[in-house]
Amino acid sequence: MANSIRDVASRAQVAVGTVSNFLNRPDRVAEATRKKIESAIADLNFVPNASARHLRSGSSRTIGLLVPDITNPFFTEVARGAGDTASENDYTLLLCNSDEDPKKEERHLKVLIEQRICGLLITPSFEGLAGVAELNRRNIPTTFIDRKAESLEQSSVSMDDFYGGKSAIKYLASLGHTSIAWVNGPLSIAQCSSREDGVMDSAKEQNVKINKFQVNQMRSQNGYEGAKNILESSSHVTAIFCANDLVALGVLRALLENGKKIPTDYALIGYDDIGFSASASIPLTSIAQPAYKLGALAAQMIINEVENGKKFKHEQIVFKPELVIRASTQALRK
Amino acid sequence: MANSIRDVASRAQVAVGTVSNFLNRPDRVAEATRKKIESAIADLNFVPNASARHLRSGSSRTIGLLVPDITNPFFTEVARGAGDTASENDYTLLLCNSDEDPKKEERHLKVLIEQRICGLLITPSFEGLAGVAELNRRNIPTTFIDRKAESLEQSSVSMDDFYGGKSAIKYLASLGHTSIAWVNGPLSIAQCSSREDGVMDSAKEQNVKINKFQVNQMRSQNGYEGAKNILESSSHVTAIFCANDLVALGVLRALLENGKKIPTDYALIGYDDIGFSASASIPLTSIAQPAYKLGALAAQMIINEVENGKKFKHEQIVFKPELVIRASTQALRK
DNA sequence: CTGCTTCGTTGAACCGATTCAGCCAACGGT
DNA sequence: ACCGTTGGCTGAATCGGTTCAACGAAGCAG
Repeated sequence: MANSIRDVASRAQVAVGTVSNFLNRPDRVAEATRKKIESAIADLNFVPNASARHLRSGSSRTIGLLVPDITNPFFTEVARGAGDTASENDYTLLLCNSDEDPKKEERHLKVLIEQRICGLLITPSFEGLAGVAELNRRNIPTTFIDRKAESLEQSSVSMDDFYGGKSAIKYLASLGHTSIAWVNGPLSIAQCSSREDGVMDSAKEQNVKINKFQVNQMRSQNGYEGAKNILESSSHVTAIFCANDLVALGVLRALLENGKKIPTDYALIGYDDIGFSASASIPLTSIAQPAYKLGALAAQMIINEVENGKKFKHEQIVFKPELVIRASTQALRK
Repeated sequence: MANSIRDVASRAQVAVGTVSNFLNRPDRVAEATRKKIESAIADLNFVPNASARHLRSGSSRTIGLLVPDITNPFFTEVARGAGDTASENDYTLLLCNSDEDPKKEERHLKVLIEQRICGLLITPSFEGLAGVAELNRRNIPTTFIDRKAESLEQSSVSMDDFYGGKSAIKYLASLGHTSIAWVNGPLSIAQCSSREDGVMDSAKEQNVKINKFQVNQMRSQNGYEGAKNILESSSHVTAIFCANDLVALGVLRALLENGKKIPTDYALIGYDDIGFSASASIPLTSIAQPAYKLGALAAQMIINEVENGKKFKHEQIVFKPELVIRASTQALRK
């Protein structure tokens, strides 16, 4: 049933080495031989065994992608981008979801090492992950996604979160808002803390007052629950900026349930510009991040690194996010 | 750098076979030997090579999961479920996204065969996929997810779509609605056609009038565009039932933009009960499908089949979906 | 003391590819 | 006619595990 290269060779009356050449360097095989092998492969229904190939050649043509929350549309877009470019270059993408759980993350990294992945794409959710250090020790190229690498020896494709935080506040200030709620996730997440820095920096410039709120996870439910704090808070804000769209959607729902009108009672801005934001009942103004592009570019970079070895130059690419204005924001009416 | 089992063996002063036993059947190794090997592994930072293991043993402990749209939260939940149970049983899940494109689907299947996956989970989006027949010919166990297997020789974990379609209409009828719009996807998708059968069956029973509308893809944008047809349609409906939540969310947005009130002007029901439905600005009544459970169970079944071989009995499990009532529906006011 | 298990261990053969030194025409230049 | 080069092909060695027949030692019954 399971045919090997040797079966093909004997049926085509050639040596195994020739079949291997046919598979990997067809130009080195003469036309006549090529045809013989082709028909033998078709007859036997032969498909090469990736394990055997990897074992001998050393390189696995498998790229690992480790994301913290496969449920978040931002990451599914990243995965689509990475998956598509991987496929185009004949690599296999191994997608792992850690559910923001360090234990799962470590376990997945172990599996990825067992698979001898040739490169890893990761959005690290925690500082100093033991597993990532392990990858480095093993010289497995690693590229950060949505998080800038500290070391120049490592590639990353990330977003300018400081700029993103800043531009949201700047925009709200330009609409006349002077008292703004900022709903952030854990500061231990690099993105969150950078965005907050941008928020505070811009607030100073624009002379705007910021009320900080915090959620433990960046999910819709957390935003929904967190909104109560904003409503009950004594200080009156006229605009709300959330650290991602999921949280913003949760906040939106809570506000509407409490009879508030968006954007008149509150202007609302999210972050990421996931698909659901555009088609939310009140389309959400958001700071757009090109998730698909992030994934695709990261995959391309790691493939280059894998294929060019030492010659490869590490890059830290940083995109600027873009404000997308929709119905959830408008100028403040005095 | 890359240590092999032989390095471990020589450092621990034992035979390679013993190390292999330690790795796979630790109970057969004496306590003292075990300790020696453990410390040798730690010293050398040894991680076994999955390719080599699979090559010799034949079985790969890798399960393929092929979904039509990774962007749809329903499938990310399925993937989470399947991934978690795979991990728990020390299997690796290889997640592939076909983007509803038959070419990508075939390509992924080829890669999965190269990887010598031990089993496949798939939500087939097209009839008579050549690749699936190929899998069968190679005796690779295949389990359908969200789609009932025709053959008793094959397992599947699916939902009773007829029942789901029926219960939505029954519920709307009980609220007093007698003229209902039914927004369906392509009938070539098995789920869509079964749901439609249920809808029409119930309509007859309840003496309700159904207006059929159709979208080409089951995405939010399609629902948004399709809603215009409903609004412009001459016949006046008081309720709208959509073939999935994404479409329903698109419809919802279009209705609100046109100044319609939900649920007073229109009652709205979706299908799948994805997370975003609960936290939509007007929480959506929906036909809930236990996506995580579907994925988890399917993974468990295929693992059983892989491990028990011939003894395994194929099952076609069918769950009944459940109506979840939220704010988007209410009794018709005369 | 002998024979029979059981337990723990050994190491060569093997899985199915790739690699590479080596071989044999065929061809072209002198 | 001779030699060097090139293109095409060969097949044994190899990658890093698992498998399994075989073996020695210990335990136990008679």
